[in-house]
Amino acid sequence: MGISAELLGWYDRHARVLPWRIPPGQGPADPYRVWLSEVMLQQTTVAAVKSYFERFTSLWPRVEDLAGAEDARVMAEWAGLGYYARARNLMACARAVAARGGFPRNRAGLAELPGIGPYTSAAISAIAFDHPETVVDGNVERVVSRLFAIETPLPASKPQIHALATDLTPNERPGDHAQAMMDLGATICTPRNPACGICPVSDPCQARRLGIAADLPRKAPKPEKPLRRGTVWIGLTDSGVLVETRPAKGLLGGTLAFPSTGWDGSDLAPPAEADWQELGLVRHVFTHFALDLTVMTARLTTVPERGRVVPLRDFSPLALPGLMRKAWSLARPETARPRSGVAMASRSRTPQG
DNA sequence: AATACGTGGCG
DNA sequence: TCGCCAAGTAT
Repeated sequence: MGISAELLGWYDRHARVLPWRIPPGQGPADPYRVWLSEVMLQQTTVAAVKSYFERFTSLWPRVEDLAGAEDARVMAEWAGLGYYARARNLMACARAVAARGGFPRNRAGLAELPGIGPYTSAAISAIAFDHPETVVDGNVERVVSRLFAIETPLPASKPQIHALATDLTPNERPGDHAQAMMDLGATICTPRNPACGICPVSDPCQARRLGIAADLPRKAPKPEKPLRRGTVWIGLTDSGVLVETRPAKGLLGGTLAFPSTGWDGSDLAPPAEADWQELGLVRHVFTHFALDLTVMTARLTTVPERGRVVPLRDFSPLALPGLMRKAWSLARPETARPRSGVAMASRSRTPQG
């Protein structure tokens, strides 16, 4: 079918310039950089990833360098990107790859590594090794849903989408084809207001013909997000601040944080006896719940029962996940500046209870 | 097969 | 203001 030729021609002319990408026809790409970028891009926008990718590859140019890095250092550099299991799997994967002397050069071998699932294994295989694997991400699901006017809502339509995407995958330049599909979804076949007028494959697109492109893909309704509440304690000494490393599993697992309660209403005592004062409220929206976090602060006069005091000189709020940065900005707004190049959103508000 | 898992930008 | 969405994976 003509889709592949049209798509690749468009990609040759319009491929986005990205830090991890080799321009079309100039491959092959470095599997380390492909892997790192693909993991960072899981459920994360290109704009958010760029500066993190530059930073990681500057600090750790090869997978062996990353494999030799300390956990806390990697977690600090990942802070703010979200989905912190990715960072933990990143380290485990880097060490496994370094130990075996390089990345597996096929999809099945890649898929055995931590943090590499169906999408990422196919993407690395296609982009770094030019294997004709079918790469299906959210962009491709949308593009295919529209090309074939699939009315079945996601996620039920996933098997059908994957089968059709497989039919579209060419044996020539499969890596460029995969990137072209994703670029098309990101720049033209967008979720809202798709630019069908300049789309290279509008001619064979069934949704376009039917006038329902913007309505696809249909999606199953999402469950409501409950509102949860919690408390965080920011304990200060003359020159230090009380922090702890969160347990490796669960929400914000393995990140640096201020001691807090759970988010399920579970009562937990403050980490130290002190004259705790309420600073305000931080609202944060996670994937599956919203959180109203009460921020407490105190001058520490007793030895804390939890956590450790780190010198303020060695403390950067940039090493904290976003939620904890918001809390910190209430305690020490003058030191809570955004990471350059990464919009750290607005200043924290204090929503009314 | 559902559910857990972050964050920021956009309309 | 608010819901949607972003190059998904693990369990």
